Amino acid sequence: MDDKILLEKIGDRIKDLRSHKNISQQNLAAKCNFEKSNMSRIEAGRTNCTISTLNKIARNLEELFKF
Amino acid sequence: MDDKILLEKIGDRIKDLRSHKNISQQNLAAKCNFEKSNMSRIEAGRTNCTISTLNKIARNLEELFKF
DNA sequence: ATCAAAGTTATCATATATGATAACCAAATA
DNA sequence: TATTTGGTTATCATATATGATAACTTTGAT
Repeated sequence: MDDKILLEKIGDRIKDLRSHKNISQQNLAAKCNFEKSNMSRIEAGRTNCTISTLNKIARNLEELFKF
Repeated sequence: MDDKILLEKIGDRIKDLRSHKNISQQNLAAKCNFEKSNMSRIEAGRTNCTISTLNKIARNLEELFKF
């Protein structure tokens, strides 16, 4: 799969999971210790993110899904 | 999971898949269009790789597993 | 129509991934 | 023993991700 498509899919998936928990980009970003603008960039697939960035997001999403 | 551990797990997984196909780091790196030293760095978990780098590796491993 | 909250985008400085080269080590083998 | 092959490590230049700020747009509610 093309990088661009993959990054967009990842972004969409994050957006889906986040939306299902009714949390704003702002809030999720805060939990991850970065700004909402960065979260927007990631969800839009406009950055080729690193494992560590995805890991931060994954951990915080997971946390939300525990409750 | 800690970033360090995750990156090591990813590296180990790549090494496993590569070994099962009896292909050298050298060869797999070449297919990915980069040097063996970079492949070593990734398998050792010594770099926080991007999606695009992992995608390159994944695509080439997949290719090997088709045959 | 106004307001606030959510999201987007552009831009910047800084940190770091990437791609490369070269030197090195270990193991196999001729 | 000398050579080859596979892997590791240090180092470098360059590209780009990250984290931040601010301005802007969209959306939803009152």
